[in-house]
Amino acid sequence: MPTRAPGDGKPTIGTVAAEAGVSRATVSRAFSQPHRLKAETVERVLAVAQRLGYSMNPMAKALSTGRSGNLALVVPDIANPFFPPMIRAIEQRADQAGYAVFLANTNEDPAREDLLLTRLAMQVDGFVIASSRMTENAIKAHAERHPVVLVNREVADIARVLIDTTAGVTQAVEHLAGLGHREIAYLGGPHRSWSNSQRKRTVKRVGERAGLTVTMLPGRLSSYELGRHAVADLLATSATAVIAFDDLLAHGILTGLTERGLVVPRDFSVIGCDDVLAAQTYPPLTTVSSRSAEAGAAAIDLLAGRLGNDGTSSNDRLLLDTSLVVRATTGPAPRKRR
Amino acid sequence: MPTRAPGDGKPTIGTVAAEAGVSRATVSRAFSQPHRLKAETVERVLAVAQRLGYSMNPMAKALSTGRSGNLALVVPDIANPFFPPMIRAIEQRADQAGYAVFLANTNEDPAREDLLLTRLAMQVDGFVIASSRMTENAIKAHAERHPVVLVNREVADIARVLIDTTAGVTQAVEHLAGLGHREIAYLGGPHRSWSNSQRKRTVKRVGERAGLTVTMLPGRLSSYELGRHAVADLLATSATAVIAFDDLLAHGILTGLTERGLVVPRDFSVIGCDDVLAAQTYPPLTTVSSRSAEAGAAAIDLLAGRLGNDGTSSNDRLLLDTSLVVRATTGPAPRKRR
DNA sequence: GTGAAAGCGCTAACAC
DNA sequence: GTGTTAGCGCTTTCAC
Repeated sequence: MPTRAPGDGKPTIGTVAAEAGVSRATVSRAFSQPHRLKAETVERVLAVAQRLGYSMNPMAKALSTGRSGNLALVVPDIANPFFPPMIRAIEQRADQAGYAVFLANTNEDPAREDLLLTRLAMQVDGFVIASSRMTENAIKAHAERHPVVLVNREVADIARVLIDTTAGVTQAVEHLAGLGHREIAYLGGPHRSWSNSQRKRTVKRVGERAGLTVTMLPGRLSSYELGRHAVADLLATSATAVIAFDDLLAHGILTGLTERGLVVPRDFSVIGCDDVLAAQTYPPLTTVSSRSAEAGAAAIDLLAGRLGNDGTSSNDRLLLDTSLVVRATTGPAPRKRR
Repeated sequence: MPTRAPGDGKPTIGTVAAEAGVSRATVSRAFSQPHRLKAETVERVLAVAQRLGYSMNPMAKALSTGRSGNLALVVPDIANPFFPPMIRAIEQRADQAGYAVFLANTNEDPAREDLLLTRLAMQVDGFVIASSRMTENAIKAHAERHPVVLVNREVADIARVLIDTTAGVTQAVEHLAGLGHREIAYLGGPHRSWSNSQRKRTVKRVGERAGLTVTMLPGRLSSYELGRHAVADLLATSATAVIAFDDLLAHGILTGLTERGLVVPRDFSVIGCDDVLAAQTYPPLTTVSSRSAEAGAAAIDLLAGRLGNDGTSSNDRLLLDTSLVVRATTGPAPRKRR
């Protein structure tokens, strides 16, 4: 006698077969390929199954077919408000497509990300990796062995959906230039973040093109407190406006500025990114729109599509556009700061 | 030839057995019960496994043992900032205990919650259900068939961890009374929320004991916008202070008040609940502390404990205490409002 | 201490 | 159309 948990009275495919007077294969087919059976048979089997309260064991099916019907979603920090809307969209879309989703939070740690990926690999049909912090090689290694769709990470030959903030950030810089600011700063986000590189690059390029002096302030992560403390460095420059990697940092900057008696936007202009705080800051934050929920849904569509086509390695690349949302934290450059 | 996905070169227990010159049973034991094998054998098998890059197929193991090594976490709204810290703690603790976790988001819909629960049932060893919106009977029905730990929901005979806001809310009401407020309001949260019932009850009881007039404002959900719009109703009362179901609502109220030209806390006092916004509002919000991460970790401990003890139905009930965190949105009652 | 064998619940050739 | 059969990868009696 092998295994089996104690007190396990769940009906199996065999129970249904016996009760319906057919073979187990027929029961199986009644569910997976009803068109290959006499309509009457399907009906009878389904009725019996229903009556017995039968439901299929996904693990047995997975073992047999090699497909689990599960996906894994990997994010660096679920507590960052950028991710929850994306996670919700992903979970919902996956659910519609018949997949259940494992959630893996890496705490911004590439090693942990790698570990979780390999640990989940055998249990899922594919991965959505959002804002991966791993090296390109590590990502490639995984993508070779399993279907992967990246979000906000650019790696050649791997399917990805990218929230392209180039347009939004360009507008942000030009908005500032238009307001008369001559020197601006960019407060960076997570080091390994593709989004951060893109934004940084754009600020620099567009800023210089507009004849602005632009200072790059390094930032290791995204957090309110980090933004608040970065104000010291910020005021050490002679910038009169700042663009932050994201809204969390921008929000912190707002607070830090206020704490030092500066009034936004009279004395200083601030722009965020991702629009996750809506108008919930004070004053309401000027920011670059994001489309994280859409990005999540799109990622699932890509992944599900690939899994449907039997995993033929696709090189899909989907760009989601952004734009500047002007609220109340940007204004004309002050004559003289402070 | 049965199933199997194409191009599947993964080593199995059989591959390792052959290579190591032992039986498959021995390989299995080398992993699960090494003490029953000669140390040398274990060593050899493990070495071979390592060399071949073997890793166990969790699905096959699950099918055989009846335990999947997976848990499901069910939350009503992942985008509500109350949950992410809890989710992170749960995922991390589960990971430590050797479990992977499915995430299910119910969108505050009891029917969807029920559906997701049954759909995931066969794939997991147990559930953590946070802030369930289902009826007590529905919860009981699930708990009868699978190990369940509830968070912030009180159902007799089902293991649960409760963030007990009684103390914190009591302090909140007394704080307001001490500041001279004679009439206060409570803005409610989700209908089926246990937390909401508890807070509402406490405000009422303590308020009346302190001789205050307390008005109950109904609220269907938790959201910034809802709080903002609730200000109309709020000002229709003659209250000079409000306690909101949670910080999100309180934050919205702050904005709504400001929009009408009222100054907090000079003209009106506001208290939130859960402390999820830290000092990120303006002015910094007085609120009741929460301990959602702790609650999550505790839930996993309870669940893992039960699963270890072979699922003996426990009736654990863990209470987490709270207290008032006074910041800057509460002040002396105004002589006359406005 | 280790192997042989049966079985977990399901699917997919292959027959008829 | 439907049944037979042989596994998917692993665990666990039961012998030796």
